[in-house]
Amino acid sequence: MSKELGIFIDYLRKKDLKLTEQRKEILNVFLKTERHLSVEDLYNIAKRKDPNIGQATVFRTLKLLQEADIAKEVDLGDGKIRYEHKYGHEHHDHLICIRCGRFVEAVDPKIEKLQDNLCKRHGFLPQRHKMEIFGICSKCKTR
Amino acid sequence: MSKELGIFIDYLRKKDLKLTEQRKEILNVFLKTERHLSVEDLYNIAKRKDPNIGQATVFRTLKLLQEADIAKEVDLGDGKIRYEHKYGHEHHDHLICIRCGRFVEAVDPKIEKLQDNLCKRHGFLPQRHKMEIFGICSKCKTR
DNA sequence: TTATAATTGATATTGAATTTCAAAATCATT
DNA sequence: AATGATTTTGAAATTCAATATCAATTATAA
Repeated sequence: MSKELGIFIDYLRKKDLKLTEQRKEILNVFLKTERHLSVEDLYNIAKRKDPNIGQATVFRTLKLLQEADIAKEVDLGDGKIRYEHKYGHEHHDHLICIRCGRFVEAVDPKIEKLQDNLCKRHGFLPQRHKMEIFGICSKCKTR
Repeated sequence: MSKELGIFIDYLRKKDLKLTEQRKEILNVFLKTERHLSVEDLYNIAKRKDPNIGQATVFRTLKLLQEADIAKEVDLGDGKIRYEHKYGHEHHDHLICIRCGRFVEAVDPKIEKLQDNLCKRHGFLPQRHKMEIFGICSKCKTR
């Protein structure tokens, strides 16, 4: 059993929710896929395993996974919300290629530190942040 | 005549587009309002001046103002696109209060520099970026 | 003034996110 | 294993902002 499944089960228990086959399958697909998937993406993969699975369930389960800190919503402003792995992954920012759409995850501790300073200067108590850099990735540059 | 109107007129000329009363009025409302307005917000204000103005025109004009570098789209992930002044405003990031919804604009040149470095390290050619910090603003903290 | 091309606004459409609801499944308790 | 209270499911409907359509109107250059 994956660590994530354990966390999910604990979360469901705590909230008096039930562990269903669909929820297990959706978590499986989510964990198996490294790409950042939208609800529809994940739905298309999951229904190959179980044709009766519904989009609504995928939608709802991804929300649950987010609440359980297993998944994280990523909104790149293209009109679709995607989900990335959160458990076992540190906070990171995104370098997003506007040519091929791929994106790299990156962190710079110095930037994080300066962001904290910036907040302090404004008397602002930060809770979470989002940094996205759009541009051309190394592969697309050389093409 | 505001500088922005001049820029808008030039832009329209260049694209063989026409300067209409509606476009002038929408630009006026946009410039007069410091708040970040959604299409609907701006529409509600503009129609007080001219009840015949349509949402579609506001929508289209804001796109034009964006193309003319007078306005800038801001997507805070709340499902509505807002517009902020771009002409005469430097690049800045946002500190967004999750209590009251207000947000402060802030820049830190050191962060900007480090972001460039980060891109270089990844062989990434940056074009634009977005940084948003969500948290509690100074006013809400003391309440 | 006229011809041409762009613009307008009401309305329709799109598409993702979210809700609804009756039927089905879970699970703690027998 | 059966029960029953409660949750879950999936198809379909709804919502809501963004965007497209189109006939009538308007701007502008000649």
